[in-house]
Order: sequence, then C-alpha cells, then structure tokens
Amino acid sequence: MAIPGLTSSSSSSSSSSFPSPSFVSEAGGGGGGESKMVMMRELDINMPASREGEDEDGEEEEAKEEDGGARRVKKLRLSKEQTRLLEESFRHHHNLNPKQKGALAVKLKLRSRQVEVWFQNRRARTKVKQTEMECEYLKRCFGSLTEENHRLQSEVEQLRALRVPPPVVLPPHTRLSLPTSSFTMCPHCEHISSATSTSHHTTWRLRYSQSIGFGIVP
DNA sequence: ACGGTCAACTTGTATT
DNA sequence: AATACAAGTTGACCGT
Repeated sequence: MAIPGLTSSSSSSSSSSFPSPSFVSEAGGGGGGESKMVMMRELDINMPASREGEDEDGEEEEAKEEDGGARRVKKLRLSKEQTRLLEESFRHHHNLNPKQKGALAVKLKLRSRQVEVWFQNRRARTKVKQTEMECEYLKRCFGSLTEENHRLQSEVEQLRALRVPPPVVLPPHTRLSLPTSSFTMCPHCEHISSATSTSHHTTWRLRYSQSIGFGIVP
C-alpha cells in the first residue's frame, strides 16, 4: 500500500526507479501538448542522464532534497517510437528475461527498470481488457439464458394449460430393461419426452444429448 | 475543472 | 536471501 508522502522515499526497496534519461521526441506528429512535453523532457535532462543500464540511488535523494523531499518524479512519456518498439517486443513475448530486457533498454535508451515497468503495466492492461471482454461475453450469455428461461417457463405454463394426459408410470424393473433411447424423461415436466414433440422437448433432448456427449436423443 | 491514461511506485507472494 | 511478478496505488499529464 503506497502511502502518500512516503512514496519512493523508501527506495530502499528493490529498485532505484529514477526518471529516465530525457528524450527529445523523435515522434514528429506530436500535436498540441508537445511544447509541454519538451519542457518536461528538458527538466529530465537535469536528471542523471548517463549510467548505461545501471541504477543509482543517490541522485534521487538529491533531487528530492531540492524541494523538501516532497517532489514526485516528473512523469516520463515514452516517445511513439519507443512505444512502437516496446509493443512490437510485447507481441513476441509478454515476459522478458534479464538479457532481453537489457538489450531492449539499450536499444530504447531507457533503463532496464523502465522496460520492466512498462512490461508489467502492459501485462496488467492486457489482463484488464481480457477481463472486460469476458465480462461482456458473460453478460450476453446471461441475457440470452434469461430470455430462454422465460420462454421455457411460459411454454411449461402453456403445456400445463393443455392438460396433457398423465405420464405412463412404469415399474422400476421395466424401466431398467428398456433401452435409453425409448425412455428419456424431461426433468422439467417429467413427461416421457416421446409423448410430445414440442420445441421444448426438442430443446431439452438436444441439451441432454450434448451433456452426455452423444448424438441427438430420439 | 474533471476524468482518463500511464509511468512509476509499494506491497505481498511465489519461485529459485 | 534474491529475484520476478501481480495487484493495487499514486500523481503527472492530457484531452474535453
């Protein structure tokens, strides 16, 4: 749990996480916010720019000292080219080993920690999207099942209203000796399914046959 | 002004 | 113990 005001000051944990080397955008089609972006990146220039893939902690502390330790690191925006390469890499593998991470970091002029963070966030985004899609699918399923449930219920009502003759009651031993194809009970109305050929029974027979992994129940 | 996006962060857990 | 990752959070930035 991140505590406001304590963020990143406790950088004792794991990684150094310091603003990346600044980037002059090579994206070109920046649009409106580009001037701000350049300013931000210029600010980043004041940050440690060197360190070939190495992390260092001291300077973050220094940067914080300057304004009383309350400053959060200026936000980096990856350039379009960086994002493109990261996405391309992500398409190939969703996880990187340290070697791949380092190589990609060098290629992108980022720290390997930044590449790592990007992949973590990217995986998280993918998962969120998948979950959303799954949710939509389940909603649709729920809708159609509800609809079918209503339809079946009204069908049952109609059948009851028709006063269908009572089912033929057979002694248990007789039932056992009969082939299953000639003895299939509909669990809804508990009538022998061959007695009527409504769509209700047809649906049930189809379901039943699918559930037990056979062909259509006659 | 406000909500969405996203890089960077913290924390907890699994694996080696 | 070290490492990697997921989950959740934060805050800067951006479009409206």
